[in-house]
Amino acid sequence: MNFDKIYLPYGLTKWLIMKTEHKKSQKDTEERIISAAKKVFIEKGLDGARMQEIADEAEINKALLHYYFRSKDQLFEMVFRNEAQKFFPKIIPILSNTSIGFEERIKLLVKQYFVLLLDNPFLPTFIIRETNRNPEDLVKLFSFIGLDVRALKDTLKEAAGQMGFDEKFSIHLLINTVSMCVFPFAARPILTPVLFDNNSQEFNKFLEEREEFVSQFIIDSIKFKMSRK
Amino acid sequence: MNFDKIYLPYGLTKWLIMKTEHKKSQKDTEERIISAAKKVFIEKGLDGARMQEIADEAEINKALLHYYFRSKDQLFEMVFRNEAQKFFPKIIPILSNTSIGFEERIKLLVKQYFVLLLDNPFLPTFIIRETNRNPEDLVKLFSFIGLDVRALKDTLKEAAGQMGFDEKFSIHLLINTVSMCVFPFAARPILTPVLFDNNSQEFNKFLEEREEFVSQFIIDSIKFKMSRK
DNA sequence: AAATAAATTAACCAAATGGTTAAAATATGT
DNA sequence: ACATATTTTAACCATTTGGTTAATTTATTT
Repeated sequence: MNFDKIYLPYGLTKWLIMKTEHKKSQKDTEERIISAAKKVFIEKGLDGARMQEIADEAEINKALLHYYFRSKDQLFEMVFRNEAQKFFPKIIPILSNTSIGFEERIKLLVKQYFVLLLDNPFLPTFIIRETNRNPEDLVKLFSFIGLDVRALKDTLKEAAGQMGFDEKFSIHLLINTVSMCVFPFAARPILTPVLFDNNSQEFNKFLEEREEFVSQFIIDSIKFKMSRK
Repeated sequence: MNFDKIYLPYGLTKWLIMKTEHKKSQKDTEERIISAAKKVFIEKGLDGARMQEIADEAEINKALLHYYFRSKDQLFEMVFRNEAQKFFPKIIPILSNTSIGFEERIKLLVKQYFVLLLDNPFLPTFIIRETNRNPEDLVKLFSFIGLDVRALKDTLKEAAGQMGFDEKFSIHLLINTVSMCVFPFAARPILTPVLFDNNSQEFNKFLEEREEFVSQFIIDSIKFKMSRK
């Protein structure tokens, strides 16, 4: 297993390495690091992740991590901001879109979440874990990702007002919607064995068909509430 | 601040210490450790917790932790099992209680969850974080805490059958219920700044009055579904 | 009161871990 | 082709951390 080194002319060595080892051009090194860091941080969290594991995953030397991103915290910060940006969907344009009915807007909101989550099933756990680890810094994050808290509340209030809902109801309604979309992904390790015989594929199928169900459930509830008035 | 030591007779020393420092009788040392471990593990998770911090919190020497519980993993295991036991409520007796209507059973289920969660607001984050860290070992846990998966599914199916719901609907319904109860607690660090002006008290008030709202929301949805048939 | 057992601590230890450094390899500009 | 700048690596380093040990203190038994 331990061959003696054979020294080849410079050009040949380079050519051989490039062709046979698919040597990565150094530019995408940064991308490799980010993608490796993303994978490891999402799976293990900041506390559970190891710089060595990220380096291995990116197939580079550990020192390179510090060459591109000064520290573990900085590397994490970049990953976290990227993921957080994904996680806060464009609620405002949907809720304020008066050209479609309220019912349609809820369907769109739910669809938007399911498209995101089916593609990023571990995002909820990651966001919950890390926002709870460091709840203080979140305000900074919101301004970074351009989440306008004031505008969101105004939009929510107005959209609800059109339906004759008070503000409190509208907040509950939004939280209900997000809860039913997001929570099952975070609870996957519990739900799979308890309700799906530990069959991951069954659970995934369940999640895929869930979008329609959640929309309907919300709309039904609203309709009944309206009919009572 | 740094007084010279004054040597007193044994009995007096002991008496002084007992009376003035509220010296703990050694028996409750174990309880102190467990309660300290619980606090630190729930806040920081297994990966983020430090044995030294637990020792400090319990006001004892770190070696004592290993004297009572062999390792960090074993100490964690005991805390985790205790908390997990709390988290899986008695769903079966409620759902199978045919002496009350379906509506009442849902109200009871929601109430049970809110009583638990208002008293243990960080339980959801803890359970989500740790079950996702180690999803494999969960089957062992269920048998440990006496959660009978088969019985739960049967009960669920039967209760739903009485209402004319198919099994798939009943599973969605259960997950919806749990989602709306549990998720807001896990999402507290996000919801508080986004929807409650970073005012924790406002958010807590919101959670306290939410129980009623969630029950009503579910029941409304079911009623509308039934009326459609 | 002496002997024995149990609880508690201070001082250590080895492994893991984030981070650094100096040299080597590679690429780039002239 | 040569010099310069950039990228990559192997070998280290300091600190943290879970865990151990041997001695001390406290409680119990005789």
